[in-house]
Amino acid sequence: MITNKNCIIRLSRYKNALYRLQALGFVKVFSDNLADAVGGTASQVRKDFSIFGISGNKKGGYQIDSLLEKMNSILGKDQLQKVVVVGAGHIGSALMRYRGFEKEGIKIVAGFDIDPAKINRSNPVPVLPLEEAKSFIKSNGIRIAILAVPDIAAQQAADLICASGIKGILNFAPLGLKSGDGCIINNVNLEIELENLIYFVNVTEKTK
Amino acid sequence: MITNKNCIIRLSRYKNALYRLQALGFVKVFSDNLADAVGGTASQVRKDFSIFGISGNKKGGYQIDSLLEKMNSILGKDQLQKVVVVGAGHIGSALMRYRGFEKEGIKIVAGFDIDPAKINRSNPVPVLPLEEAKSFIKSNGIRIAILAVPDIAAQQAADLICASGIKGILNFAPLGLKSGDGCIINNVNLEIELENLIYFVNVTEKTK
DNA sequence: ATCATATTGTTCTATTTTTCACAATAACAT
DNA sequence: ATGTTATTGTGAAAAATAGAACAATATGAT
Ligand SMILES: NC(=O)c1ccc[n+]([C@@H]2O[C@H](COP(=O)([O-])OP(=O)(O)OC[C@H]3O[C@@H](n4cnc5c(N)ncnc54)[C@H](O)[C@@H]3O)[C@@H](O)[C@H]2O)c1
Ligand SMILES: NC(=O)c1ccc[n+]([C@@H]2O[C@H](COP(=O)([O-])OP(=O)(O)OC[C@H]3O[C@@H](n4cnc5c(N)ncnc54)[C@H](O)[C@@H]3O)[C@@H](O)[C@H]2O)c1
Repeated sequence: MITNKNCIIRLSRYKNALYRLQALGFVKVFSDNLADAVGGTASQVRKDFSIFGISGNKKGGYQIDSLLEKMNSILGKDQLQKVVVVGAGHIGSALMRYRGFEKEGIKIVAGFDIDPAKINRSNPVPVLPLEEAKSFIKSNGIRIAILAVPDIAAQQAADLICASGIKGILNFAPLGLKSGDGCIINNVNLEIELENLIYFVNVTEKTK
Repeated sequence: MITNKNCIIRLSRYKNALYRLQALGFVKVFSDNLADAVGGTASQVRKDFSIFGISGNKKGGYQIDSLLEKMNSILGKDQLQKVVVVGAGHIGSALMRYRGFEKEGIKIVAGFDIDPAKINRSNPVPVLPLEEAKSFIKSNGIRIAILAVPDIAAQQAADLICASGIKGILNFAPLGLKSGDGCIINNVNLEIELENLIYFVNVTEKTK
């Protein structure tokens, strides 16, 4: 099993680059083309492919469509991924309105909120009361949730959805959540992203 | 110079954990407390501290306030960081309304957009026409920008703000931007974050 | 048919990052 | 004062990741 997160991220990048190349009319690609496209080395491209059991043709490179097929299968994109959003506030509703996930085979199917004013069953992505989350998640077999509730409510909300069958949470609250029974939590911490950027801007400024 | 991004991210996490511990009334902390708080190892905490030249007291642990002082200085938090948002759409305006950055010493001072309908000079965070971006950035000495324009406009907008003096960009458009003259670009790619989460949920599901 | 060439796939090497281990030592107890 | 203990700080070991090198080989040229 591959546990290297960066490796999976690179796989997503390769896939996106391949779609762009395909759209430009390319049919095959070489490891160094792909390396250029994602800003890596040809060695690493081939190494990654080897890890995933993806093979090409000596001297002939890789067929883009077959590459994409394999990558999509590895990334679980051969079936539509249904996702729910918990917390239909600023971030939550920006995500629910965003159309860009669909072209990636990711569909936000519902939002949940405790605030009655946020409920709207006739939205393109309906926003439902939090009490309905458990049954909705269970009956639709949802495994992935985006958590966008205020910090103070995040742990409780995480516990609820884990108990409802959610297996992976993308958490926007800037704190570390504890996860029970095998639910994976990935954090998007924008404060930390900005701090990080500021740090590197400062140090490159100083050393110059 | 420390170039290890994860190390800086951990530093942010330590800092956040320390604020929480401080709020709970703690005055000093040991490496293993901090490790627990951020989900790491005591060894790594001490190693990180050693890398940054942070020292504590044998048997006495670390004074929280002095730790915070040093970390804030390393992370450039001893002065208010002014940030602009380019693209006042869904994501951009969610960020501009978010109050959470301020307690981190990060202040979004303006947004910029090409759509006249988005312009609003009397907002708490004013949204100004893109044409004013260059002079605003220059005259206010802004170094950090958040880029939240549609994918197709992202490279052009990045070029513009780099040329205006921006040194670091937090980019939300799901594509790799080229950066000229020493401008650092960090990407927040939510599609990839979700794909990654889905991958790990799938593999843990399978191996179970 | 043979040769030269380009490109993969993998092994070997280097680098980076994390973890381990323990000497040094400050605080506390007796 | 002396001894005991807890905890740091760091150098060495291990693990993980990335990169370089090159043998294997398919392709196309002659
Ligand atoms: N908005 C941003 O730009 C931004 C940036 C970084 C981090 N965040 C983080 O993202 C999270 C959401 O931020 P936001 O700005 O969207 O907040 P928000 O206040 O706009 O929205 C939160 C929503 O969650 C709902 N809610 C509260 N408790 C709930 C619960 N237990 N279950 C379901 N819904 C619940 C609220 O009714 C509200 O609609 C916060 O943790 C915040 O720190 C936001
Ligand atoms: N909304 C989301 O949840 C989400 C999720 C993932 C990624 N993204 C990415 O974030 C970016 C913004 O998404 P969004 O949903 O906020 O889009 P949006 O269409 O709501 O907003 C984009 C804004 O940028 C403005 N704009 C266009 N060209 C500009 C230019 N050259 N300079 C300044 N402003 C300009 C538009 O007028 C608009 O107000 C996109 O790249 C998108 O792919 C968004």
